[in-house]
Amino acid sequence: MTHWLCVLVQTPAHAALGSVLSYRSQSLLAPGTLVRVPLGQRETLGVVWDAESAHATGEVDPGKVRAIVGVLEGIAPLGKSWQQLLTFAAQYYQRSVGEVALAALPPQLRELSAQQVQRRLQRTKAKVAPPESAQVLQAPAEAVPDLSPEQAVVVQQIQTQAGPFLLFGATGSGKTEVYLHSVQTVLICDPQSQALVMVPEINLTPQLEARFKARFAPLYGEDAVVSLHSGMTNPQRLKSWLAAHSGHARIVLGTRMAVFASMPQLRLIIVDEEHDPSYKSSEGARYSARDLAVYRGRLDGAKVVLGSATPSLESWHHSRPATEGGRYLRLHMPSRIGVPTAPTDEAGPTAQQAMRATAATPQGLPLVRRVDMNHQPRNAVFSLPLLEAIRERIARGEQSMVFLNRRGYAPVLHCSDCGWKSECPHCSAFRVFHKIDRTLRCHHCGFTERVPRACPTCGNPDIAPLGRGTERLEEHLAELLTDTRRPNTVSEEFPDGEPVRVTRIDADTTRLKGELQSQLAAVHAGDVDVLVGTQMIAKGHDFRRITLVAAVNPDGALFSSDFRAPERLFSLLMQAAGRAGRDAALGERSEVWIQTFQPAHPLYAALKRHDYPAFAAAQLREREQAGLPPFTAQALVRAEARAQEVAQAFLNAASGAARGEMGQWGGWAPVLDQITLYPAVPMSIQRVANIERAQMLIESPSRTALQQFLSAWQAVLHATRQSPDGKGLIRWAIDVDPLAI
DNA sequence: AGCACGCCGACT
DNA sequence: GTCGGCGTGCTC
Repeated sequence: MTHWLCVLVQTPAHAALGSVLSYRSQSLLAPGTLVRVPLGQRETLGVVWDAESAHATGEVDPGKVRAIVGVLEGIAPLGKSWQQLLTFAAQYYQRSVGEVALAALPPQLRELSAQQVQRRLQRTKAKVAPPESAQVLQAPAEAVPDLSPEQAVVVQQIQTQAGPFLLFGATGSGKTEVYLHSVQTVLICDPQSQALVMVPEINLTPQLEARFKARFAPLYGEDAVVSLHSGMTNPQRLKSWLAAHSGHARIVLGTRMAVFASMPQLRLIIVDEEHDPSYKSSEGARYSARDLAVYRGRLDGAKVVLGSATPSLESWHHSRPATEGGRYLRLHMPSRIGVPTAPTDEAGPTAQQAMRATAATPQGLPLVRRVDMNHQPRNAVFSLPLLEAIRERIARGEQSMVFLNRRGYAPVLHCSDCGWKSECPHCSAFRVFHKIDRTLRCHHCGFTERVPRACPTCGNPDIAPLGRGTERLEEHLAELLTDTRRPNTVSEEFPDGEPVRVTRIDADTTRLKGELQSQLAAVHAGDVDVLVGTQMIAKGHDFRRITLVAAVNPDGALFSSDFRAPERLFSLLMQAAGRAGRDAALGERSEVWIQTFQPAHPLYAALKRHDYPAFAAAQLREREQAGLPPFTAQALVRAEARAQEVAQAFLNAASGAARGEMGQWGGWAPVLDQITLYPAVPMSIQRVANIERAQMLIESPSRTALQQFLSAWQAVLHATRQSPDGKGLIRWAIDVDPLAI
């Protein structure tokens, strides 16, 4: 007998075609079943979503409905909760379910025919079967360290309470050990259960994987821990995905995409460095993997732990006491591991003490020093005291880390005669001077040219770099340290001691795969005295011998128009501070140096005290007064066209229709009353690759009202696109809960 | 998004 | 004479 099915396929959000299509099938297939379906001239992957629904029987011309090609045998249908997660994500982030669901599946599943998938499954099954017997419970290879009293309290809280949890733990307080213990507890309780552990960046997965494998491979087999991130090859990703979907993999480690991994027995989700902006996707469906993790936890009945030393203000706000409306349980670990805790009358901290959010005297945390650049020679890049401090480290055989948030040699080239600047011809941005290959590169569209010998407009040969990036900083620092010598290394070549070794790590020096790992290894091995780099070096990596961290010029974020800039700066500096003196023995004399023209700024004052709660409280007060998130809900519509006016006209027309047309719809007045539509404005970088970009902010005190409005407004946007106001528009997209405005 | 069809410039 | 540029239009 013939059945009618609703099947999800991948169609872009703005295509006229919906993403739920009707097909015929000889057998009745369960929702979640993966199928191959014909679509126009091609064959594509589909997910059965529903059987015999209104869509399958109504409105569509029955003559057009085609039969499915086949079922992907051997792959169990995707579970109910996975379907719910994707339905929610699509609805919340204003995309079609098909787009979100198909994008959440491994790419190779989309490309491979039913037979090819079949063969792939046979092969992995053959490989997986033998080690089954080898799955003997051995003693863990890695000795499981004893938990500190703080860690023990937190682990116990996670075990006994429902969550979601916000684990607020200082860098070096041993959050990873808490994760390992919590995962272990979950895996032991139920032989089927699975855990998902997310990190913000691909760079951080290798060390995490090593740590989890060392702990769990001896217990559950080598295949029990799999990774899922975009740095993997497609076959690897398919393999990991299948392992998670089949339940064979007990632990999945990954980046934001892993939040969509099919894990039928998911019982625990950990989001490490939950404040990190990388959890928010910035293309396609702009989802927040952190927020979806919390939602998913509720769907699957899995516990959720968000961890950070500097939580996002959203999460911090959610973790206020339940009596004030908080929804997360805040767990606090203020002390560094291996640092003797302050003497207490009690044997150890009580639950109340561990959960207390007020900052205690920082135990073993580095000293933060502010250098007032107003009292330094004008245009000095390195203040004299900072340079002296770096020299001291070198003399002691310790390492220093200097970071600057800007790649390249100089952010712009400038002709002092005619005022020419190295603008990108395709973008409204300057091209960055990279001295190493003598190029001008646009960091937005990638347009690269050789540096001109003379000013392209007036011929003046004297064009000069303006400002500085990591490349120039490295060069400058090497010059300043030419006369400094490393101690105890008198060699024949250098009778007075070896020269100082300055190295740079940023996106330019780590372009090639494996390059970052080898450069980090060189730092660990002690082959580097001073490390210069971008944010990349501030994140996650354990540098044991670094005892000085310096931010050369962090002031920019204090006066940024982006209201989240201070939050990002604080977390970056705290993380950077966390790099210093991770080795407890060196912790005492570790220092963080901040060169600033605003030494009295409250942000730096809070940083000096390592006092995130005070900083967060001040920021939240400001946000509340200004009516900003998390006290209001925001969404952004972005439009692209060849001309700025076209993009803006489209947005303003859709906005006008919301006020006019939608106002006539019955019952919509109360929703519209809660919505503020701002006028369309050019985006901060107005033109990229010759495409003009505009955006419009939408605000509401109510998340629900915003959701309702956006869902209904989609139709208006589609209609506007078809109308004369949409002529010339290239594309538009909605970004719910945008990170930058 | 793919992938067709469709109508105009330089090449084996 | 064909190969191929990317401009519209459709896909259950």
